[in-house]
Amino acid sequence: MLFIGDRMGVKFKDIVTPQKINLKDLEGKIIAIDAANTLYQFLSGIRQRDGTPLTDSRGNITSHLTGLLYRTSSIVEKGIKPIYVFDGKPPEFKDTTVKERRAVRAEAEQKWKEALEEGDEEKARKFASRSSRMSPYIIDSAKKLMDFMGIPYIQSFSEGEAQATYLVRNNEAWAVSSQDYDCLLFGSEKIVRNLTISGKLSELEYLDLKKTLSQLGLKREQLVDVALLVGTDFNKGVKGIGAKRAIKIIKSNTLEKYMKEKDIEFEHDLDELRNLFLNPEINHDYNIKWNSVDIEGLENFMCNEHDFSKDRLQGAIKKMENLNTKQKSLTDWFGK
DNA sequence: CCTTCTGA
DNA sequence: TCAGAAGGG
Repeated sequence: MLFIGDRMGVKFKDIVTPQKINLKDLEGKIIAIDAANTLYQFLSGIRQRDGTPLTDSRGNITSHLTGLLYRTSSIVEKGIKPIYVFDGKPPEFKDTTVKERRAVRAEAEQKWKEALEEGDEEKARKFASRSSRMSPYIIDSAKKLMDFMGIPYIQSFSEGEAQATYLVRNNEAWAVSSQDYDCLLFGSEKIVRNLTISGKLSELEYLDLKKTLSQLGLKREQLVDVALLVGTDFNKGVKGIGAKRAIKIIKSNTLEKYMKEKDIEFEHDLDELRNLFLNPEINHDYNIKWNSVDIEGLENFMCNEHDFSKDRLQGAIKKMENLNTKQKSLTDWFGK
């Protein structure tokens, strides 16, 4: 089973200098969205005050559907064309991290229950959010929703961010949207963070790979080595070394030499680790097409199966129609 | 998280 | 009219 909380991404916050942008700057642009990242945000964030996620009357979690429906329709209304990119299988050797984080989740679940018994809602919500987990149901229902909404999605072979990056490098998307900085390692020229509608707390950010590399004075291959020292989803990194120290090391030495000098060993072969970022497995069998909303199917899925309100759904559908008509008139004008 | 309601 | 609270499923 795949758990999305298992990816936290490389800790590059201290060394990147993102640029504040507006939603308007993304108008007309195709954005490849890291689905796992997005789903995790919704699962952990869309909860009641005691931490309980939203569910339908049969007990299925619906937090992710709520988030996906409203955010997707809103960004479409703003003229942004989303493509969701889902994770494939994590590499075998990611297993240790998976096990560790499973333990963290179990503990969070326990503390959530305790907080509920104590009547501490704030604490309950905090630990509930930390206990969020992915399941085949979450992924499948998210994909179903995208089908009904007419939004394209791609199934990756490996990391979603690697596949999303491929779309950018292949000029099929303008940028990757993810909260993680890993797409820098995969080589996405453009990265968008905090792609939300009511993003007041965390403002929309733009990160340019070329600019970032030249600011840091590194090549991408070196940035990957920096990441391996700091720690990634695939290796622990070296204790006591953060991004800034790692950059100094990589600028004055090769990673091989440094590791030999300091007698450092990674859990896995160095080149194998590097290749996860520099040569990820890409799925080439996909097609990207925005379809009109299947209103009947969407209503049945969301309202009948998952208890969403018809009125609210209509609102979301209307936002989607907005772009469809704009798109149509454009193709009508130029396309013939 | 996003939308809707609320009351100054 | 609008910021902040409440509700959503």
